[in-house]
Amino acid sequence: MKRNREETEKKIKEAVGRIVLREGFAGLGINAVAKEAGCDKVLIYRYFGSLEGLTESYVKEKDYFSNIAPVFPGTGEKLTREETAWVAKRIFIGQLKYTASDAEFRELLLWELSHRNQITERLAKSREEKGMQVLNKAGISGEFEGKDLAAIAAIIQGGITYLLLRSKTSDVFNGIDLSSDEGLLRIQNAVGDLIETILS
Amino acid sequence: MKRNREETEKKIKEAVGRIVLREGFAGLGINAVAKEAGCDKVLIYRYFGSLEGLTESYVKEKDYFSNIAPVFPGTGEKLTREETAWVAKRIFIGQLKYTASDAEFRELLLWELSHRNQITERLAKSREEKGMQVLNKAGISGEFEGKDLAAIAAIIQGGITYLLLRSKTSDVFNGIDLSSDEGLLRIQNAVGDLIETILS
DNA sequence: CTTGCATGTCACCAAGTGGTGACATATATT
DNA sequence: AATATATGTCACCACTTGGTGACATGCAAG
Repeated sequence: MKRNREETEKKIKEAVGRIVLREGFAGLGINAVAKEAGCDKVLIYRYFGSLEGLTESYVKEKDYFSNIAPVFPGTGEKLTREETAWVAKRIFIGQLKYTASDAEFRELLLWELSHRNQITERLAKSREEKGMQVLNKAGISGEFEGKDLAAIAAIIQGGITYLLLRSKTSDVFNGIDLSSDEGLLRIQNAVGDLIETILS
Repeated sequence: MKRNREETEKKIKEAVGRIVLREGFAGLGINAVAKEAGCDKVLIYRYFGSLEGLTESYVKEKDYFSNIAPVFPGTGEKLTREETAWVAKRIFIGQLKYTASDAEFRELLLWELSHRNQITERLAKSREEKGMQVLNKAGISGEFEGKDLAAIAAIIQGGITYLLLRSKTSDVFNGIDLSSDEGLLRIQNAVGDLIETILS
């Protein structure tokens, strides 16, 4: 065999991606990864220390944190209601579209939902910080006409996430076909309507 | 040992409950259940056929379906907007409270979200039917002022479910402390406000 | 060329997994 | 009391798991 550490590390990380996509994070195991990568498992220990180290390396490389924060004109000034509504739509619908497009990311979210460890805690914390930052900047915080905007945003964001995760194991929810573009469009429009209605 | 099949079956099913509560459905295994129940694993095969059979028996006994459908005055007549809003609040908040109160049920939801098999599919189908029934009866279907009520309900229900599942592995979401009664109350109020705002 | 190290291969370990066959015995029926 | 069967115990199987030590060898520095 050729001897090339970099290449081998790459092969291993790609193997992780394939396994996550196929079986989720629950399918990750030393033996499984080694087999999938076509290398000896001892190399995983040597190069990544442990399975946890490998997982961390894989997650880091994907860099989901930056992906999740949508870009929008941050002038720092206080936004009007219309602007906030506009920005909020972009944020939530952007989140929906991105989550719908990236199956590996969905698996990561599912992992976060079911396992608590150093990695998932760090991820949750990081995403929480980024998310709060974005929402605050967009004016989605505090109260608006007596309504708890943060809590409402939490429900909408959670709803989006749940429905997209759910689409993997269940095709229809509440009569909505989550496996079709048409269904996702209904969700998307409903998100828009919710925001519009709340902020007016 | 005393010889009593009924009692043994009960012991086994209780063991399943304890394991689910402690490690989730992922922790279920023939050996684990036998150990927890303090009996030989061969009895599980004899009495339940397989682990799947045992799981099914356990899930059936819990009868989550009936729990999830809140009771409300079903006169069959078409409801006014005010009545629909009132009923919708009761449905969603009831779902929230029940889900928050039953950790085993939350584990079941998590299992449904991450594994697709005969049992989870049956569960999903059953709950879908019951859910649609309830929502239709409550008038949460079709359009209202151009808004897709089913899609909006899906987001709210999904949001409730997600946040409650999330509370297991993450304490705070969007600045809301999901592990405290105060946080749940914020969610609860936000659900009420959402419904009120949409249906008016 | 030779030495040294990084890279890769292999064999092995203890422990756990799902699963089965052989056996003992309590309990109820005749 | 003799018998039959349901109930429970035990030993074992092949396989997978995470993990380690011993060894071979390519490659680069001296």
